[in-house]
Amino acid sequence: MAGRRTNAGGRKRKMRFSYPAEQSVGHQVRWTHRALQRALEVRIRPYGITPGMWYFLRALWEEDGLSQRELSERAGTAEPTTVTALHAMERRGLVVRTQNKDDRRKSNIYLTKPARELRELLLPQAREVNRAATTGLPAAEIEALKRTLTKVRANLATTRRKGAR
Amino acid sequence: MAGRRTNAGGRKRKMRFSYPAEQSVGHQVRWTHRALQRALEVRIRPYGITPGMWYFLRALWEEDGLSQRELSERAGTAEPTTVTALHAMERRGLVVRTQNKDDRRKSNIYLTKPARELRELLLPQAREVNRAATTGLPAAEIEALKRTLTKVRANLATTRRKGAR
DNA sequence: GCTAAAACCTTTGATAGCTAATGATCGGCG
DNA sequence: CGCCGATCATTAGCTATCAAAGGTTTTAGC
Repeated sequence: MAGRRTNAGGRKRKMRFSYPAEQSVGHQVRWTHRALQRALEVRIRPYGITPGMWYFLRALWEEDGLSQRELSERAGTAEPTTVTALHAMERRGLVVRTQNKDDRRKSNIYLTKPARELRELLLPQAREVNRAATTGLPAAEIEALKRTLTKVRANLATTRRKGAR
Repeated sequence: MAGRRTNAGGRKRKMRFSYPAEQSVGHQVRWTHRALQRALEVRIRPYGITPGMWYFLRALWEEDGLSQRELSERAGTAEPTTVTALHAMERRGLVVRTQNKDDRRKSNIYLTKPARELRELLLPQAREVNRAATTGLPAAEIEALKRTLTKVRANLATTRRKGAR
């Protein structure tokens, strides 16, 4: 596959001789993220769940009735993203949104019964993705991976607070 | 921060007692990816480059005159993504698209002079992101991280080929 | 040499995500 | 009370991404 001459008639200019940073941590993380995302997607799609809904479902399975702000924090998304995801979930009958009686700025999001029942079907899918991803890796290596990734995030969080730009 | 009662008037149902998988490899990789993506974005934005253009610039700095198919492979994006990204880059005067004389199905993408000159400004930004991300990590730990991520990707690629469904 | 398959690019239509600006409500303080 | 700043949600407008389907050109097989 792909091996043929693909550029006859177009002059190429080879500027350097190797990929200097296809080996960078950034690239590694990016590609791994895509692979994981895709693996999750194919497993939840048969249940009519999109990746965009997944993290909100996770949060609500954990604690039902959260506000949109709280959901944004737990899912790690910006608030407009949360708004549109929740609308989609409402249309699909996964959640109901109720206005908070004590503070009418807030809404509380509750799972419907079918959405609660999806938990037992979907959490195993997530576990399966992680199992597949870590097959053949000793537990120590997985722990080391998580520890290192945590350090990387901490590094980026502090440079961000200091003088990025 | 964030510690106040935020749900007065909305009944919450605590369904389980802990985050069973906020510790999963999937979550770790997802959040790290976001942090890296964001760090890169703030550094290239001042030059008028969006993250969507970045990987194509990288590929073309490496080898100019690639076809769109080749660019898709190197950037790791689907072809429609490549089409729209290149149109945006053309509008910004970063690339010109020429029809291949020997094979009229193909187009070859060439960087403009300003885009070539951006290389010396932007590559240091990418290096800086990686440097920031790995500050304080011994080289052996970084190598281990990359090795493990590579294994994870390999795992996912094979389960994909087999019976994902 | 003709036709069918493959290769390449594009369009269409959908999801996901962000920043910035707007709207609505609440709370504190004078 | 009454206003003003903070808080919560939404809208507007943009970038990024993909799968599926379509159009054109080339290649391969007979």
